[in-house]
Amino acid sequence: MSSTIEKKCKEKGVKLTDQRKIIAKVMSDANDHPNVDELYNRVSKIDQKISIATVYRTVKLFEESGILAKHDFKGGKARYEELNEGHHDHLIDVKSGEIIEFVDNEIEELQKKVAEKYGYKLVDHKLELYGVKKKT
Amino acid sequence: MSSTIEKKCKEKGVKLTDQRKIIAKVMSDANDHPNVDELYNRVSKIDQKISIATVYRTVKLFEESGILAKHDFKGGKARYEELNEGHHDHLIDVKSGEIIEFVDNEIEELQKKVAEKYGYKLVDHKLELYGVKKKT
DNA sequence: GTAGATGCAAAGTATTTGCGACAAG
DNA sequence: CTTGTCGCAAATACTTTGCATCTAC
Repeated sequence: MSSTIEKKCKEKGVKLTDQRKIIAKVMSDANDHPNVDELYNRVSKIDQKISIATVYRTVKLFEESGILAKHDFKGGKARYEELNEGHHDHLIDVKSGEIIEFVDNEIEELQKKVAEKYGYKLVDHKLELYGVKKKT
Repeated sequence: MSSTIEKKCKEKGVKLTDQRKIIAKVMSDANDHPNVDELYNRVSKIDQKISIATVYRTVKLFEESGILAKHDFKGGKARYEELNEGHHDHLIDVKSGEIIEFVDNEIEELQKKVAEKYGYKLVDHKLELYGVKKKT
């Protein structure tokens, strides 16, 4: 059974090797935002021989192909997630590191307006909220 | 004449060495968002002997003291700017790398609301817009 | 005088790359 | 077949750190 990422590779003409299929599957199955180390760990459980260099090369390739999104949240390591039509931003729990995905169309609209105001066309954006859980 | 950052150091009880005074002045005078390399270059023109390690240590200290803000824009290297009362976000020209600062209170408010909605108190945020200049 | 700062070079991280062997289309 | 990919280890880029020396307060 081929993963959703695998399908996207075919659409985009990205050559599918065994290694890429495994990385594609692991990322398609992931519900979180793994960094390269974590991804390498998961991938290694399926195939011991895959090297970390290949993981780096593959996430970069997938990112350039618009299949994965790369995030540089605070903390150094880049994190990746599958890119779907439904765009979303992130709310990060500064205590636990938990990441919540959210969408707010009002904010999206305002961002476009701000860009317009300065004579720009918005091509990308990054919005991260950092918060602490409220006592209930 | 002491720089605005120098004043803040005194307020916050940060010890002022010659090196720190120079770094403070360069950052106070900067109208852009230099990365450590650029900062080191500017600082070196004033005092050849300052080491890059000191620059790294100082920006980190200033950041922890709430004097400088650190940004991880796309492109790898961390960039710094003086932190003033007036908070602002950034609109980045993806072609030229030019950075425009902006404030939009409506967006700020909505961010708080989003965090609330998920049971969080907003403690920090990051908003970066990436755009291309429109033809006029 | 003393705790903390500096310079230097060495050590860490995270990521990229050269190269010969190998595999997908 | 041929072009691109892989694994490995070495290289790179950015940042941090141990240690002996020095300096602000």
